[in-house]
Amino acid sequence: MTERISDEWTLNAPPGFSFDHTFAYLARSTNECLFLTDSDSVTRCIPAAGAKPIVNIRASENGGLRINVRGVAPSRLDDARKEIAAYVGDWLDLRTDLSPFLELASRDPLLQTAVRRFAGLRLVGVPDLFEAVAWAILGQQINLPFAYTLKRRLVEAYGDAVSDGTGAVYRLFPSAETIADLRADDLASLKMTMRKAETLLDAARMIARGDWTKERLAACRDAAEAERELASVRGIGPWTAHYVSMRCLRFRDAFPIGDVGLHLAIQRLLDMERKPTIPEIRRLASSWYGWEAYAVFYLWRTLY
DNA sequence: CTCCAGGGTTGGA
DNA sequence: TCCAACCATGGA
Repeated sequence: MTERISDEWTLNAPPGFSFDHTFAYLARSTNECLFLTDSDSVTRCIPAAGAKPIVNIRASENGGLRINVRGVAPSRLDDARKEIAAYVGDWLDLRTDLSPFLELASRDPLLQTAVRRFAGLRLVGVPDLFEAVAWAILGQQINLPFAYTLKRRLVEAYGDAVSDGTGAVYRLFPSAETIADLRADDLASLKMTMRKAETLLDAARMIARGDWTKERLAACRDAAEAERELASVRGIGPWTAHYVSMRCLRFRDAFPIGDVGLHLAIQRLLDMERKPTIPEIRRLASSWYGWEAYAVFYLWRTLY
């Protein structure tokens, strides 16, 4: 039995980073199954250094993040720290310089309220490609609570469980390889539509075969190019592709313009009788150029 | 029963 | 390229 210890260190956060607002986004659903939020911290399993450590993240006094890791062999602590820091940096988008966005948002009638109200919020990502693709597919055309329920069923049925030794269990999103070996009926029995099941299966197979990798997709010129690649699977359209570009590939110009949540947010902020049309949204978004993903994320936040 | 939800595909202008 | 019709299903 290898000795396991608890390790703790501070991860720097960018200027203006708000743990509270970013944390509030993480805590938005009580049905989240991949991480646990308590009053002031978030905990999840983050595979690193060949192990499956449990990582707790809370605010540190200096504005950074206090990272506590359990379940790594002492000899591999350095590797684990590096990998976990990279994961958290990607997850909470700690490396993007937001000043251009904040500058344009401060002059934008739709965004200025949101960036003031949620100052320091980062675009929380979904670092794992398959998880991001699957979450986007699950979320198509259904309400968010039900999407969380479907995700939970999928994770509980096919994802690995990791115990922290005190009774708490943390789960990992199932791998593309695991899902790729299923039949559409297996997924449909979780109460998603057969079409959703087939799309999820096809996407899992693309990733399991190595036809899609995060590296290669992220190397696309922009979200439009990634969209052409992702939309080659039946059931993945513009919304899903841009959602993946936004949450995982980190294209700042990702723009799920057909999103009903975005439409509702705009309708409310402008106090409109009806939802805005696509051309109207294009006009409103003309000044967001290059920062559409952040604009959408902040507008989504105004809904809750 | 009706309507909506963090859409997608198809077929036709 | 753009649009309408159709699809499909849990939950309010």
